[in-house]
Amino acid sequence: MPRWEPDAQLRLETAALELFAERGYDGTTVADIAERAGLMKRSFFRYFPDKREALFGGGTERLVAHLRQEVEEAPADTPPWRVLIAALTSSGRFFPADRAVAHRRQSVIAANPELREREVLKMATLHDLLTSLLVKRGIPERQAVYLVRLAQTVYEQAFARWIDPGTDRTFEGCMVDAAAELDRALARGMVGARGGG
Amino acid sequence: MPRWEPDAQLRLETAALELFAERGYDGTTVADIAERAGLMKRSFFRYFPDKREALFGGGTERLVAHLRQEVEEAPADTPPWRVLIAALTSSGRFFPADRAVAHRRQSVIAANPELREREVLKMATLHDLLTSLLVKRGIPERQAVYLVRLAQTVYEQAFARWIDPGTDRTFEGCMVDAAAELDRALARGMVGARGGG
DNA sequence: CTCGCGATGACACTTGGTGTTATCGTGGCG
DNA sequence: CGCCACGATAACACCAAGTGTCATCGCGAG
Repeated sequence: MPRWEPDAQLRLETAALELFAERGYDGTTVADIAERAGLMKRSFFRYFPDKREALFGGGTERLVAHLRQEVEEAPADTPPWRVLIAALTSSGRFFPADRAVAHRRQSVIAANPELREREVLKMATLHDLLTSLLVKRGIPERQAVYLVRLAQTVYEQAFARWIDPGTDRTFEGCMVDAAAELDRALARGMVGARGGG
Repeated sequence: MPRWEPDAQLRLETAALELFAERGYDGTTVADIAERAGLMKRSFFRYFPDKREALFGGGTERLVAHLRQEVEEAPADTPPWRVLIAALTSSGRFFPADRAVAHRRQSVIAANPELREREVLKMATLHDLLTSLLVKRGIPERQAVYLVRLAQTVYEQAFARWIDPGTDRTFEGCMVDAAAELDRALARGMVGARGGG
């Protein structure tokens, strides 16, 4: 339908990732990204609200929708921790098929505070969403906050290991590992008033 | 020594908080803040690296220094969880003497995504700091990550309750409460493979 | 063939943020 | 008392992010 080249958004995303990796985030202007994608600077902002968002794409919206659906459709008698881990594990389907791409993306994010800022904001937004969904399921908010934070940390740990070029595990496997490690740490009594080690 | 009015940084901070509360963050320009503080726009950036930072001031640096010192100077045989909770509890001394000021500040932050973005980035930075400090104490990183995340959540919960105008507890008391609630939730087996509730 | 519509180009503008230079005032020194 | 060095500020120019607006292009519908 577009009388110009199609897939403008995808072209902008790949151009942004390439340029950020080549010249760094600060060394890349929006005009540069648009030019490599064959567009004008003004058109960039028709696809993304700001420069950072070119690296995160529309993936966040789909992830949010997926998590909401998973948590809402889980049987009412399923314990909240299981619901969270299951929802986060199945969200691995939204990751890029190529692990290397995800790894490059994380490298770029790690190299720039502005991008990291955006990433942690998205994690915080996810936290708020999951907490409110648990509250809707009848979990007291003060418990929900701790559950979500721990589940999110398991998720982050699993993602970090899945990204690692040295390993070759599936994301599901990484989730299982990370959750098991948390189990062992808690069973050892690392946390709590007794504060054991 | 300054031939102009002294305390320029403090004047900028109060002007920023006032204006953000009055007109909102987006409705306030750096020139507005500088003008209310009796300075030029250019001088604002001699005290703060960007517009957001006017709301966070230099408090972060002192908090970081305090946490580092507390964790490093804790006896080697103190369990890590106790070290974290003690360090975070004692950091309440850096909060504004007036709870109302802290409450107003949080309201402004909550009202604007850009400010929330900065706040969560600062929390993430603190997370990295505490994790590396625990690792230096010999805690395996994979355990340290979970410990720090939980301690930080306790800290956030305590802060939220201390801010609440309806209550009149000390921050130390709020920390004790929040930590006790986490204890109870974990004791109930809310987290883990059995996923009890 | 023409008209409407969605997407783009082109342009002007505001604001955040930076580099640079001139200026002011304070304190030190002869 | 007058001169000088120094730190902090004003003033100005400038770049890049982001927004509003309008003209334009090309496709599909009628």
